[in-house]
Amino acid sequence: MKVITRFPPSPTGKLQLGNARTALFNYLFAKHHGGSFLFRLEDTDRERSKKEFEADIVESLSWLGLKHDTKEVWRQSERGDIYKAKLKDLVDRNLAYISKESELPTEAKADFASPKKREGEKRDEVIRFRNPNKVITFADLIRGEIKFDTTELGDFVIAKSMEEPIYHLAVVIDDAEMDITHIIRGEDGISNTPRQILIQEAFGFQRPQYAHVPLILAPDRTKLSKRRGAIPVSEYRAQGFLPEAVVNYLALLGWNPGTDKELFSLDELIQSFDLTKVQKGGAVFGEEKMRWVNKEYLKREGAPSLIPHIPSTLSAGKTSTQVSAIAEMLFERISVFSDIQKDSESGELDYLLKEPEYPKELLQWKKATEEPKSHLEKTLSILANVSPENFTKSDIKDALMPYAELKGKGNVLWPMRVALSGKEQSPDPFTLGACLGKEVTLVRLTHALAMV
RNA sequence: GGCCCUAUCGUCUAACGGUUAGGACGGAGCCUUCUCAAGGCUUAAAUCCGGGUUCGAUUCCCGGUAGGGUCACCA
Repeated sequence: MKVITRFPPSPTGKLQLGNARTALFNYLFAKHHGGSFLFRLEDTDRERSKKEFEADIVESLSWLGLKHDTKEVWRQSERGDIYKAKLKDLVDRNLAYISKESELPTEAKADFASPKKREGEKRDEVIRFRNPNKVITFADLIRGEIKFDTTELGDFVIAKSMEEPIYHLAVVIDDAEMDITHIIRGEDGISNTPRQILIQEAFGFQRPQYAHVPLILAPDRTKLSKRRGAIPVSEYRAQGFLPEAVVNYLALLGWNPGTDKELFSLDELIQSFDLTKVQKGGAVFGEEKMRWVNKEYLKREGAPSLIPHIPSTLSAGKTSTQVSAIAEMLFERISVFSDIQKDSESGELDYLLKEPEYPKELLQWKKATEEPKSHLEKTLSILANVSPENFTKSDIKDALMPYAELKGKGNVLWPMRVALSGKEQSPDPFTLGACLGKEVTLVRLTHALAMV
């Protein structure tokens, strides 16, 4: 039997990490089994569904590389006739009925601990499912057997009117018509499962396999939600995270193949993905580790990949050789592209923009055996002979190293580094020289010399 | 509160009932080094509690406890 999974977001918000991971698991499972991964928009709530959210979801999904196999967009809002016919069928067979709400004794049953009811306006008439009141048992691929007594559900509502089905009805009909074989969704869907199974049985649909994946948690171990730290995928994209890294991190959050391997391409994930190795408990989302994963992927991209992300304030007036040097310098210091912006705004990189100010004592290396003056002079004269076109890290190093080794590296290199950066801690002087260019380097050395 | 789910280092996790309970992130330390970063090495850190079953439980069962999810005419 061909495996068919689906990702059915409701376009009432941007694509969040949790949903992205659910989509990923559906994708990986389907592809692992050579099946299809379908996409469906659950936009029956016209009030809250927005085109912009729809666009965000579609774009985020494709950015992550999760291509679906749906030929045309499957939109619940366009399937009203189908739901209506199905609903009528249920009513005709007396499996559902039109309920006059005004005649109903007010249900005094909804007063649980936190009575935060959020209901819209009540209608006089709704369609209710005639609950056979039985115990539903289903096999969850991750959790094993789960049992529910559906009696407590009562005759639950399945449509606001013959034209307006609600979630449970639409989902069951669509999943059946799309021939979905495996429903992989968040753990918060567990409690929806029994009533959906009841509806399936009323229609005589085949029951799909269920797999409820654990939730992604905020650091306080509650469900990650818009209100509590849920960050849309598009935000990570904007921050410059690489899609491979996000996918890799998300895949390993709640799942792992049982090996020590940490870095997986999408293809490798497809290869090794196994639903039965998905964790049962929720997983706290840790941005630190995702940053680490991203850094690993950044390394593969190489230093030049940073160039487009260097803000113009830093690159203004610099030659391409200098910009490359800056990219290389930043390369080993950042985990995510947006770190460049951060460092730049924090003043960390100010030495690239303007002549630094520093106390002259800083020019004196702590372990120095000699005064910096003569070394600055010699450094200046050596560098004056290096051609400005070849003022790269290695050229500078080649020119200066023999002298530095002769006099003690710290004696020579420390004063130069401070002259160029004005800081106690900075990249090495060769890198600094390459970033600043010959002219600026010589000017700063001259100024330092004037101080001592 | 009812129902449901879950429980290994701070975090993500590994361990067909037998391991010195392993790895990764983060932390600490050391090395490298003119400083920082990067890199290399080392290290601290966990089986929620109580009963069973068993020669032997992280692992199986039961009970607590704790956490989470869900209880809409939203999806």
